Amino acid sequence: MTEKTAAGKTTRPSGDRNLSSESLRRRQRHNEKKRDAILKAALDVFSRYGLHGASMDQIASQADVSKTNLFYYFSSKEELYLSVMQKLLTLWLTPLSEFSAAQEPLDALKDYIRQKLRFSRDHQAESRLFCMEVMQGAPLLLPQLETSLRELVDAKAGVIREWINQGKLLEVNPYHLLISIWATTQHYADFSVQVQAVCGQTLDDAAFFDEALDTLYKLILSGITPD
Amino acid sequence: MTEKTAAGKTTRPSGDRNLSSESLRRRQRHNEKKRDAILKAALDVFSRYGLHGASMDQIASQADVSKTNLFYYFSSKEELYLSVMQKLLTLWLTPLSEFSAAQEPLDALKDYIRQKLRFSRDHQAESRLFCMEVMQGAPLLLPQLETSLRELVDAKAGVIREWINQGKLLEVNPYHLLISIWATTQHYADFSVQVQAVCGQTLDDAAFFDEALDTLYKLILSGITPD
DNA sequence: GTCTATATCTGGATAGAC
DNA sequence: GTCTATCCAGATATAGAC
Repeated sequence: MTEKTAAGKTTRPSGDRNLSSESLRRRQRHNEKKRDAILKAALDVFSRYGLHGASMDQIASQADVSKTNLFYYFSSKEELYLSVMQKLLTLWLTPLSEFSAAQEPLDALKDYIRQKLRFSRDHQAESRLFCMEVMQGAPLLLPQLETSLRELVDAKAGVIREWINQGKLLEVNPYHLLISIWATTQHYADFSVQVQAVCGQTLDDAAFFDEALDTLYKLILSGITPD
Repeated sequence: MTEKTAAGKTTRPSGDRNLSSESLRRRQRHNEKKRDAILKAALDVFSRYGLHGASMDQIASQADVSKTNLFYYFSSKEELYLSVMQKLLTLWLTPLSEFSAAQEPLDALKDYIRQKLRFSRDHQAESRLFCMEVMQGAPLLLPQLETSLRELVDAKAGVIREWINQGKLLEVNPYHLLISIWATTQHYADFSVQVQAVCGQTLDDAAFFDEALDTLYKLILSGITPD
């Protein structure tokens, strides 16, 4: 028996009556810790095998809980997948929100590129899962891509357009510029196996990370920096 | 009853004795046509749902054959997937093979970028399938990525390095340059749903294709063109 | 909350008639 | 070559004891 809170988060009654608030809190902490462990394992497994390829068995064993117990915390595979994706989108949108017209354009773009490349290094699983979701037509995220993301991008494209009008950047299509930044930075996470096969290294090597970042600065910024 | 030829391609006897070569040929043509229809459907379904997510049922119905019949042509799901991937890799490697030290560096790079972007427009399913395979650790393709692809890339990186030494290109890491070209061009295929959500257009719009191409020329080439 | 046992369904694959 | 019927493994999900 489960209920949905206003926020849509699933909670369970767990016999709250007749318990000291002390042991109640302990119980909730334990509950939260397990949920997090499961979400972490789910992210990892989903990102490697996709929604269909992943099995609840696999996720359970990686989270170190029994399969039955897993179903106690998340009543279906879809609910689990949805929870994972929800956290993911928030994380994915954050860096873009931060860049603003107040900054110097070259600084803002450099910051953004560096942040996205760090994200690729530190959140490979998230990046791959996002890629899979989008490649499959974004059945879950499409509504949010068409609203939240689109609005955000329109706003940031406006900022870039303004910089161009002020002569602080050379003429360039803001949308394709942003797409190029996403593409190049995310590629190091999504295609890390190929990068590793070809270069023998990944972003985890600090030197390789710096090479990649320098190259991106050079390619992306030279074309739009006024003399 | 099936046998493997030297090339590893599965063939079937199909009662060759007592048939005129005329009707034998007709039979082979029919056979080939069906195989192709299946491969086409398989590419499409695999590219959208991945190896595990795709079902033989789905592929069969999309290829307009019964499931049993599908198993007559490809004796297992893996064999079918393998056949699809084999065709894919060849196709994927072709454009890179073509660029050579004989060309002018900027022409060579422009050609390559244009070809890759066209590939993204004309072969979305192939691009996505390749992406999925690599994201899942390239279980099938890894050996070839580590040999064929790596050798090819080393050779082309050598060409670029030479151009730099001759002063025809500014200093740049050839590997990261190639990776950036792959990333940006492939992104328009793999993330076309997101691109569509944000920009309302895809590479199928000729104007949008040209915008994308111009932006890529500007970004990638400005950083490495000598004054 | 956690476990054992089990219901139920999907999907890959095969047997055998035609 | 194509079909009907069927087998079987693996996966989601539930029941009920503790």
